[in-house]
Amino acid sequence: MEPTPAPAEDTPTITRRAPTQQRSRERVERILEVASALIAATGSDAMRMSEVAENAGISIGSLYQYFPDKGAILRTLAERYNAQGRECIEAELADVRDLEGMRVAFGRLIDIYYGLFLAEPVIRDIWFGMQADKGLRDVELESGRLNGALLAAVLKRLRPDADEAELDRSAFLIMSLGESTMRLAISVERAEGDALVESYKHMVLREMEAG
Amino acid sequence: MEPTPAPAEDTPTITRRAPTQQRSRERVERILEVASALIAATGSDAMRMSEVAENAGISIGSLYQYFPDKGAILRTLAERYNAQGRECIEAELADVRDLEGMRVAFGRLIDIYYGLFLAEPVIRDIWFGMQADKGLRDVELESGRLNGALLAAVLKRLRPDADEAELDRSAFLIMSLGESTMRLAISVERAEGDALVESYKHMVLREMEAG
DNA sequence: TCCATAATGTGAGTAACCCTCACATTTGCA
DNA sequence: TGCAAATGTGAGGGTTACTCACATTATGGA
Repeated sequence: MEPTPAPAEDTPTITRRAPTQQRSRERVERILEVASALIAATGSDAMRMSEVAENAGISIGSLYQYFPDKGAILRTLAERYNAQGRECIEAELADVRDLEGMRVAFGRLIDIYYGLFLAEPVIRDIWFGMQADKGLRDVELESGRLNGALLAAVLKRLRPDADEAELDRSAFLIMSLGESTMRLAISVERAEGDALVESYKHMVLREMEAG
Repeated sequence: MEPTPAPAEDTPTITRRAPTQQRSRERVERILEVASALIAATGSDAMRMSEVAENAGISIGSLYQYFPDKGAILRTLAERYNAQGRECIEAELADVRDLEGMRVAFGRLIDIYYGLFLAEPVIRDIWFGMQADKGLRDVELESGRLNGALLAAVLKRLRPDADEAELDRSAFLIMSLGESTMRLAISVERAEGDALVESYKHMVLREMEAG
C-alpha cells in the first residue's frame, strides 16, 4: 500500500549477540571468511547455512547466535565491501582542487571501484541481490537493450555524423540507468524520488545535446 | 570463475507446455492475474505457489505444467510490463525531429515510465528482484548516500555558488548510478562493459563541468 | 458412434533448507 | 572453589517449491 518504504526503521541488527569474548570475535571472523569462500565458489543462493557452520567448525546453533539469519551474513559482507570502496573514494577525492583535478580523480576512482567489482566474485554475487533470479536479470537486460535501440534510432536521426556504435552504447546506458534511477526513486521518500528523476532527465538531456 | 556471466544460453522457457487448447490459454491468463493480485497484496516473496493454484481454481500440478517454476511467472509478468513500457517509449519518440523535440519527448517519456512504476506495486516488487532481501537494499542505499556525501563535499568546494541541495542530490544520483553502471557492466561481455563504464564517466564529467 | 491415443488434470508426497529450542558445556569472577 | 552468565550443540520442527504415478478429458480417424 505505502508507496515509499521508509529507509529502515532501526539500524538492522547485524550480529545477534555482541561478541564480548575473544573467542566470539574470532568466530565471527571465521564465519565471514567461510561464507565468503562459499559464495565465491557457488554463489550466495547455493550457500547453505549448515555448510557455513560445518566449514567454520562450529554447530549450526552457534552460527545463529552470531547472525540472526542468512541475510545478516550477506549484509555484513556487503557493508564491509562498501566501506572498502568508500575509503578508496575518499582517498581519491581528498585533494581535488579544480575541475581538471576532478576529471582525473573521478576517472581513477571509477576505474578502481570497477576493478573491485571485477576482481571480487563475492561483491558481484551480493550486488545482484541475494537469490535474485538470473532469468529475471536477463529479462531486465533485454529490456534495456530494446529500449536503448528505440532511443538510438532517434539519436542517429538527429546526429547522422556521430559514431554509431557509441550512440548505441550511450542509448543503452541511458535507458538502463533510467530504470536504475526509478528503482532508486521509489526507495526514498516521494519528494526526493521525484527530484532524483528530474536530475536524471537533466543529466541525460545535457548528454544528448552535447553528443 | 568466469568473470562475465553469458547473456542467457537459451531463451528461457516461459511456459512448459505450449497451450494449444482454448482452455489452456485461459488458464495461463488466469494464473497470471491471480499471481499479480497476490504480489500486489503481499509481495512476490510471500506469494505461495499453492496459493496461486488455489486462487486460480486449479491444482498445483496443473500450475507447474504451464510454468516450470515460480520465477517463470515473475519473468512473464516482467516481460509484459516491459513490453508495455516499450510501447510508451516508442510512441513518444515516434516523431521527434530535432533536439528541442527530443527534450520534450524524453521528459514526458520518463514521466510516464516513472508513473507506471509508482502506480504498479507488481512492477515495483518484481523490479527489486524477487526475494531480494530488503535489508540488503537498505545497505546499498546507505552506501550510495555516504559515497554521494563524499562527492558532494568536493563539488561544493569547486562550486561554492551552486545550490547545495541540488549538489547533494546530484552527487547521490551520480554515485548510485555508478553502482548501477557497474552492475550492468559485469552483466555483459567484458569489452562492452568497459565501454559502458567509460560512457558513464564521460556523461558524469560533462554534468559536473556544466553544473 | 466408438475407441485409441494424446493432451491435460490431480494432489499426496518428497526433498531441501532455514531456523529453533531444550539442554550441555565453558568462562568469568567473587 | 562454586555459581551465574555466556556460549555451544544438533536433532528436529516447519515451511515451501516442486514431482510423479495415475485419473480424467479431448481429438480425430474408422
